Amino acid sequence: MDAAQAFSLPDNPAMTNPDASLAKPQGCTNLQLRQLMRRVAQHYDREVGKTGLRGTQYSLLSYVAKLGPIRPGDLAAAMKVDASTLTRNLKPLVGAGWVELGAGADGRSRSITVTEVGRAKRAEAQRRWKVAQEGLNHTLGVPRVLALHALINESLALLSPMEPGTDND
Amino acid sequence: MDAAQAFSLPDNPAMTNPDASLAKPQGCTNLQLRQLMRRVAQHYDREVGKTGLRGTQYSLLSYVAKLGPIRPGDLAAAMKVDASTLTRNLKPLVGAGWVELGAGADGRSRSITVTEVGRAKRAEAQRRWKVAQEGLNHTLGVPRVLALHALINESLALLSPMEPGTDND
DNA sequence: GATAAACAATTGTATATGCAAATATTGCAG
DNA sequence: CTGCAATATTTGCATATACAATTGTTTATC
Repeated sequence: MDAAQAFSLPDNPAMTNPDASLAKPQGCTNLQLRQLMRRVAQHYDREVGKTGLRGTQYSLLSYVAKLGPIRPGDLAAAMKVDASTLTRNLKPLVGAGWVELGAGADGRSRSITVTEVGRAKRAEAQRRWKVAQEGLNHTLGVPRVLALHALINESLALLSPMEPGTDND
Repeated sequence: MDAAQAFSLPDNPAMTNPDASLAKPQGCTNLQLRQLMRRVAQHYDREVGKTGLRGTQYSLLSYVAKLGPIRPGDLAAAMKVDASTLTRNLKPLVGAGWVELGAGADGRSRSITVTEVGRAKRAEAQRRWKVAQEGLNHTLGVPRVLALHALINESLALLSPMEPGTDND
């Protein structure tokens, strides 16, 4: 079976059309992904933002709560962000007293931990997050969200290494 | 790899698996979307970046080339970005001489147009973009990219209005 | 044990992003 | 015609993001 068929959502021309296997993707995946990301981010921010946390900050705080104490490099890898991005994204959380940066076993590293206040804040934000997620599930429909998650995770797995070593110059 | 297996996706859960229809999305759509967006952006930037354009700038330049002359507000709407974001994203392109901001018919508006140099640059970047897109198609597989595009566009359509008026307080 | 290589985090620089507020213009009501 | 509402863009502010270069630390080599 054509793999595309596996994603048959209610009304998706690309799926039911027998020529689908010959079709080539139209448009720019980068652009489309960005557009959706912005819309979705706004949706989450409207709800989670009521707690004083951005959607991205909620994600970060959750990761620290779940994985901490953890080293910056490992956390960055887990979240799939650049280490330098992590350094900066932590600042607002540290400033708010939700997260602490301590000394790591290895002198050149650090240890990131969530504070008690941070845990409480995270719990509060989690309730808002649930509302946002349910809202999205409702707006898009659960099957569509499930399909989206599956596709994203498969794509991430395939892009994981994404070795920059393929120099076409 | 078996395609059907690769897409661990319940396309129509109710049909095949009675329990699947009860499944709820795991994880945060916002986070997952962001992670994929970052990886994909890097992929495009590695190729398109060789021309001195970021992936986002290529998208913007293409929109101006296709839709211009156009008013900032209309372009922002077409690209689904905030008007203030557009204002700022235009600056580097204007600075590079690829885009020009002129006076609009209405005194309070403007007119955005691509320059000749801008068109040439866009053509150059388009060749790089194609390489990046083909690379992604290859890495993820065309069916997966098609499915992703379809899902994104459906989701965008459903989120379009995304009225902030739904205040749950 | 000194030095260079390897490793880990951060800083410099530049763009991307959106909300709220400010600014500039136009159109309308009186 | 004056002033206010509506419209369109830009600015102020804060975060998000990554690459390249820097700083600080550890380990390996001689």
